[in-house]
Amino acid sequence: MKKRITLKQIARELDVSISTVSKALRNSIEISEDTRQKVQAFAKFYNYRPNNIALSLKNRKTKTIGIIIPEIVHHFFSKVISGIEAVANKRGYNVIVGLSNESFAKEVINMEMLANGSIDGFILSIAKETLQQQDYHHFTETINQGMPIVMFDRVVNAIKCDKIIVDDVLGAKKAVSKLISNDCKNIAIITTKDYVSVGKLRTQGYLEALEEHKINPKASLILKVDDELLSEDHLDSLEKEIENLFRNNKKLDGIFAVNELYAITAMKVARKLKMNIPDDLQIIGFTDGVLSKHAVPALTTVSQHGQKIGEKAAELLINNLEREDEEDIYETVVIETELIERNSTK
Amino acid sequence: MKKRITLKQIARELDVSISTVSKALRNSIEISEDTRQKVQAFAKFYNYRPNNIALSLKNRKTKTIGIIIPEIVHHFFSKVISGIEAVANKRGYNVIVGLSNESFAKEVINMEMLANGSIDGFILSIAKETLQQQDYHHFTETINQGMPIVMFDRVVNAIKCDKIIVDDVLGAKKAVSKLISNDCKNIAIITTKDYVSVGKLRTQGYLEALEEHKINPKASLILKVDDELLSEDHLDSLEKEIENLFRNNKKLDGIFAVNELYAITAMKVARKLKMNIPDDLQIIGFTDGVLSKHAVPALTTVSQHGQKIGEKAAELLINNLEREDEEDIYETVVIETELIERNSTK
DNA sequence: TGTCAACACGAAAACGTTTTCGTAGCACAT
DNA sequence: ATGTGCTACGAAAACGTTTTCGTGTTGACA
Repeated sequence: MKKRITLKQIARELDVSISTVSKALRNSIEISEDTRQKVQAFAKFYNYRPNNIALSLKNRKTKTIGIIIPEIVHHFFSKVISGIEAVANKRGYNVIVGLSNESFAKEVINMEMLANGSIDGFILSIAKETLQQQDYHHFTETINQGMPIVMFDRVVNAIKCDKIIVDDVLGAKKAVSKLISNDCKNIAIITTKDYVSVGKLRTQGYLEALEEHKINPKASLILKVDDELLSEDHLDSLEKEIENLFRNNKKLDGIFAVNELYAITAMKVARKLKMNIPDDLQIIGFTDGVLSKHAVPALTTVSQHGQKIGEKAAELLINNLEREDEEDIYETVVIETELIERNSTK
Repeated sequence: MKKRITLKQIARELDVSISTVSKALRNSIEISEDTRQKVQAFAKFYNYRPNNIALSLKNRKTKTIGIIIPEIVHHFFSKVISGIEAVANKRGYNVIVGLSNESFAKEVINMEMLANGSIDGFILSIAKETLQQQDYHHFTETINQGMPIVMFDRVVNAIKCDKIIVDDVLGAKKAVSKLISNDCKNIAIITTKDYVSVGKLRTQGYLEALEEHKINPKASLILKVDDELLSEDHLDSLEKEIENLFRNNKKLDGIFAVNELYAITAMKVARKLKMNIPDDLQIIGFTDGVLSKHAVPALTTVSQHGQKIGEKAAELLINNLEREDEEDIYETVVIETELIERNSTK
């Protein structure tokens, strides 16, 4: 077991000073051709690599990005990470991930753990509990300490930072408009409680689409599901709530669901009630995950382009980190959604 | 924007030495009650937090675990990460992830990038290309430098390190035995080429189950899919290959697929050929992802418990890191699989 | 008064780099 | 002999900690 070699050791072996070694390795013209060759050969032989931690301490830069997301076992979030990683890697950065599990406390702890020098900046999507409590002090404090943040998907406008969002309103509007032009007369929305920003925005898009087509929204067609039901463990109660929606609206012929799970569960209920998709009922979901693609029938859905969101977030953050002038100009980038038509609509 | 405060600044403000501040904050009895109070109050007021990088340099420990996996947009791998993160966090570690994208070169680069002081140890699953080329020098070198590695799922026995594996053979055997006892007479396996260790092992389990029940394996019932077809982009050709399998074996009545995608695609083909599941054809998959749970009919599958694999891997690695004696005793832990019976079998 | 602990603190090294600045040695011109 | 200007290198500081060791001051005690 040969440990990593350091500059000091090379210097001692070659009987020169540490500075000479350092310079020789960086091809400084200060050092004679002779010495340079000698040092480089020696370093190569012993497979010398500068110690990242020492460099980080010296440069006060870690070349590492912190990612804080609510969960990782989730198609959208893993796509985003994948996008971040790709760009980060290309630009010489590593990524370190923390999971909040939708908990405020874990979000705070994770951020504090990383903010003490471990990373140069954050890319994050806010936990539901945080959104609910509206306590954003950990974000403002981090930013105040000069550590940039890029938020994606679940953002809050009050915080001054870069943001990557999806045109949730427009995406939802397009989806619902599609249902309307496909002759749906009674379109329900299955969405989240309002404190989840994206749920609220998609609901807004739903309402706007109805209004544009002079359709009066009906309260009974709007199902705001309690967020606990999103977890895989509460599928049953989610199914019951949706089944109630169906039973209370006999003429239901279109559904817009704000996420994949709601859409798939709606399909399940429809099947149970012997409704034919898309003949009796057309369904559109949000987020283009594996479930939508492989469902039967394949689900028409609003794709969010998670990969692109991640890439853009990483770009924005790194640009910010490497910008010379310390101007605080924050962008909000909107990544366009795309309606992917499959077989759950006509 | 107030930057993070350091020991030196506190020392200057309070007109004491750096060492006094450091000791006071750690409640050393060397420091008088008075000074301690003063320093701690000041530190608290300015929200002092020790700089992680400086600590890492000093202690030569980063309290960070490196994870290298082939891809992250994948139910199994994200489950594993989730398990690692949970344990790591509880024990005061962070996780930093690198993606190999199944490429040998990216695996090597990622490991080199992290091995230079950024992390204390690795948890990884080997890229397919690496398995194919059988070039493992980056693993042995890392281990030789005293940095421990824990491999999971895709492992290679030649490397001396901790390993977490699934009882692939037994899991496959249980699945195929289930099909046999469900009266299947012509059971096919859809698997990978042999260099993917887990594919090979699951194939072995399939063969063992047949043998145990005195059934002669038929070459035409064994489909070894080229790994490129696993990507979501090549669904069509994957479907064609599987369709050929069906057409060449008219009496096919059972399928064991070594992963979720193969199983789902087989279901798709069956549907296309008007075969009824599970009456005409019974299917069992491997890996318990979302697709299996939400497929119609829901897919019977061999669950690998990705979360548990991750947890165990993290435990093993951290135990190793924190062990005093430098004994190199490596464990191979087998995580039991579980056959989750759903509706694709009788 | 002198000695000795106990107390409370500071100086400095160490972790592994990079970089600034100083300078010894030499050649050359004056 | 003096001055000038290179060349090639070394010393030391700095990044932010922790820790070992040394030391000045105090009070108790003989």
